[in-house]
Amino acid sequence: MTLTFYNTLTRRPEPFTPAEPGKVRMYHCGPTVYRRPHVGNFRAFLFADLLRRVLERRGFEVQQVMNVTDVGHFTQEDEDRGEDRMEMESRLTGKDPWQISREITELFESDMARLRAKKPMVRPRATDHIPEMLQMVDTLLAKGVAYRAGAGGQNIYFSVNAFDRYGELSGNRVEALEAGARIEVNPEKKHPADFALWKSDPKHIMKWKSQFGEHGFPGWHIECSAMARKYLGDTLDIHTGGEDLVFPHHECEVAQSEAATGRTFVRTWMHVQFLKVDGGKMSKSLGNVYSIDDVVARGFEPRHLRFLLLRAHYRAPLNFTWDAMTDAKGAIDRLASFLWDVKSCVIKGAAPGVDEAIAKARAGFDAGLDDDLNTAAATAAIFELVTDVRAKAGAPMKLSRAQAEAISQLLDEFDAVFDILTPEPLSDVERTEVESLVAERQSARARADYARADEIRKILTEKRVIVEDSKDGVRWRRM
RNA sequence: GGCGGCAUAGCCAAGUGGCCUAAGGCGACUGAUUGCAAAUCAGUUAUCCCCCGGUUCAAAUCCGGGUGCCGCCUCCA
Repeated sequence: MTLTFYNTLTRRPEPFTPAEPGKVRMYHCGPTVYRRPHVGNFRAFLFADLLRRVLERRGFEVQQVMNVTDVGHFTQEDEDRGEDRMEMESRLTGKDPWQISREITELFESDMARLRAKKPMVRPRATDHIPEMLQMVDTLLAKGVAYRAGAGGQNIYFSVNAFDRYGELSGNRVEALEAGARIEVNPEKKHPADFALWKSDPKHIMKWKSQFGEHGFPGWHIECSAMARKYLGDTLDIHTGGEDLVFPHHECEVAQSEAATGRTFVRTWMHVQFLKVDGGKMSKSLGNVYSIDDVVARGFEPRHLRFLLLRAHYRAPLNFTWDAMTDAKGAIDRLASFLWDVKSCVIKGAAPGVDEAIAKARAGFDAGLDDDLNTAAATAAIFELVTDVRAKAGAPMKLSRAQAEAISQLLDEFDAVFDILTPEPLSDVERTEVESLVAERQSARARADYARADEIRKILTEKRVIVEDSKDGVRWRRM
C-alpha cells in the first residue's frame, strides 16, 4: 500500500511523494486570533497534527508550519464601517486589538497542548512578517501583475486577469465571479475579483508605515504566501486548511505566490470538511460554539475530543454532539481496558492465532492510514485486534511474553498517531486519596459492609477511577 | 444565480461493481462470571445500504430522475 492523499487541486487521490526524498514541507492555515478557538477549529488543526504523525510514522522528516493570523481582515460589509474582525472585537470588548490577539494566541497554544497536538517547527505570526509581505507586494508590482489604486496609489491589488490559472484550485471561473451578484463593485478594482495585497486607512488601529504610505495594513492572503515562502521555500509539498479556505484564500495564495516566484506553490492541497454541531452549522446564536473548557466542564478530557475529531475521515461530515463525545470516551475506555489486561496478563505459552491477529491488525492499521488518512478503517483494525485477542487469550488473559510485548508495541504505535490512551495524570494528593479510598473499600468488603464498599466505588467513579475486584485482589485505574 | 459534498442499524461510522447473507465503535437485551459491580466471555440487535427507473451474469457501490440535509461563492477551520 502506498501513502495516498486526495488533492483538492486535481480532485483525485494521488500517491504522495515529496519533492525532496525523505523530507516533507508542510504549511497549515492556523487560526485568526480574535476569538477563542472552538471544536470546529480543532477538527482542522488536529487533522494537521494527524497528518504530521502519519508522515513521521512513514519515516519522513517533517517541516511543519502553522501560522497565527493576528491581523484583522476586512469583509465587504465591514469595509463600509472601516472596521475589521479584530477591530470589531476590540470595540465590543473594549480591549486593544493587540492585547486581544496576544491573549487569544496564548489560549490557542494552550488549547492545542491540552489536545496533545505536537508543536510545529514554527508558529509564525502575521504581524511579525510585515516586511516579508511588503517585499512580495513589491515583487508583484514589479512583475506587472499587481497595480496601485486609490488616493496616492496607496491601495495595491492583485490583477486576476494577469494569472491564467486563477480559479483552477476552487473550480471558479473568473467570468463566473464577474457575473456573481455577491461581489460588490469596488470602483478602484480593474476586475471585481481582484483582491487587495495592501490597503491604507488612517482609522485602522493595527497599521504599519510602508513605501505605500503612512497608515497601511496587509491584505488577507499575502501573509500566508510570505510566511510559507520564508520558512519552507517556494514550493510546499502539502498545504492544508478548512474547506472554507479553498476560495478565496487559497486560490489567491496560489496566484500571488506563483506569480511572484514563477514556481509551483503547493503540490498537494488538503482540505478538512467543516464540523457540524447538532446536525447543523455551529453559531453563536445557538450557543453551540464550544470551547475546550466547555468540553471539560461536561466531565470529558481533551483527549476524548481529540479522538472524536480524529476517528472520522477528514473529508466526511462529522457531527459534534454530547452523545458522540460519550461514544468516543467509551471507545477509548475499551482500548484502555484491553491494554490494562495485556499488561497484567498471565505469561504462559503462546496463545494460538494471536500472532496472526497482531499481524493482521498492523496491516489493517497502516492500510487505513495510507488510504488518505482513513482513520475510521485504521481504528477498526485495532478494535478487531482487541476482539481477536480477547477471544483467543481467554480471561484472565494468557499470552506468551513475546505476544504481550508485541501487542503493547502495536498499541504504542497506534497511540503515537492518535495519542489518546494515556489519561490525564492524577496529582500526588489525588493519588493518595484514591489509594486510601481503595484500601478503605477493601476493608469494608472484608467485613461484608457492602453498602459502604459500593458507596466508595461510587465516589471513585466520580473521580473517573474504576476499581475491579478479582481473585488476585483489587486493581484500579483512571478512565 | 454559480460551484461542491453527503444520505448505510437506536446513535456514530467504514465499505464505491462479485470475498457484503454490509467492518468497527457506542448503546441495548439474554445467559455465564461477581457480595453487588466493573471488565470479560457466549449470544442477539440492518435479509439490507433515502426513493424511483436503468446498465450489468452481478450494484450499497455505475448511469438518469427525484427527495432530504450540509457547505462554499462574504469573515470563518
